[in-house]
Amino acid sequence: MFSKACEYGIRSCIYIANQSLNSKRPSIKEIAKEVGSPEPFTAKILQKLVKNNIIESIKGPSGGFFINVENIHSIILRDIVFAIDGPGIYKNCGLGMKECSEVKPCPIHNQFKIIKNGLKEMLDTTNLHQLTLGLENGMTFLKTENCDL
Amino acid sequence: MFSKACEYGIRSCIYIANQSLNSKRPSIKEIAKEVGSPEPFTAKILQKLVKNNIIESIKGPSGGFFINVENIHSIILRDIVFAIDGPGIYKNCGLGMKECSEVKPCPIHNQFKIIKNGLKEMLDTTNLHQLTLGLENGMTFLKTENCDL
DNA sequence: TTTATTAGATGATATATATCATGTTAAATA
DNA sequence: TATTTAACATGATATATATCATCTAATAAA
Repeated sequence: MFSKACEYGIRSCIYIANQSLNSKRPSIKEIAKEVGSPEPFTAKILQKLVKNNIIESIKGPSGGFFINVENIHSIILRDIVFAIDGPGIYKNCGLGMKECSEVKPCPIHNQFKIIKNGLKEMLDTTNLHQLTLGLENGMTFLKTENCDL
Repeated sequence: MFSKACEYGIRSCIYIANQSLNSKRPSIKEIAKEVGSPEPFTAKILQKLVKNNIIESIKGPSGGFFINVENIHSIILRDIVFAIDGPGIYKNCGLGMKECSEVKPCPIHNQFKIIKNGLKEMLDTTNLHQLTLGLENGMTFLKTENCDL
């Protein structure tokens, strides 16, 4: 569903939000480690998020990435998905037709519309703060593989 | 969501089912034209569907592809999706974690589960015959682009 | 001012998917 | 039997995404 970049991007934002709530500014290296993503690719993704005003960055010895607390409450999943993958996920035809519409629908148009509406609902109503809660109390995780074994 | 191969595959099956109901056996060339897909790639996809017993084929001058009428009523979208893309769509984590589960859930696990259940519902309950109905009465389409302009 | 650290930028490489090309095999027909 | 048509098989190429590599710019601290 989401591109790999988008998956890493969402997980990174959740981690950064959680660290920001504890007044910390994690580095690319740290974020990549916690998320389980390749560092150079994570850097690229984070830069895109900065460009799109989802997260903020500071260069230098005490630099890193952070999100203001107000933003943690207002940034929703849709913001992140649109920044990385664009708006296609809300518009694209389930069977890959270039111009599927209500006027010229594909055979699964109406059923797929229900799926898309459910997805839209989730992306439009889930903010970063909600996503940090589970992380904070150890009920949710950003990576499960343990390469340290 | 679905791979390009899977999108073409579903559309091809709907077209073949529709033609089979009219006792016709369309060729690769015809199917690719009606679906708007590249012929060699469509051939490859169709062969995979034959291997997985979704459709049947006949070689030779009056050959082509077809689906028995009983099968048109019993083949569901899930069969086609599993044949081409595998079962991942039902299992994979929304945020790309390799081993997301109820025990170690990702931050969107429960919300995404609702989306996945909706998708599963659609794929498990939609058979090919239903999908031919709209096509037959001109209410649904398999391609919308017209390259003949 | 220099050094160290960090993000930023950009091009290169790897990998997976999509698409193309060519030859082989099977089947019907004359 | 030869010819034609169609599916089948397999390798090659193109494209998009994922990942890597290297250098530059910004910033804090000594």
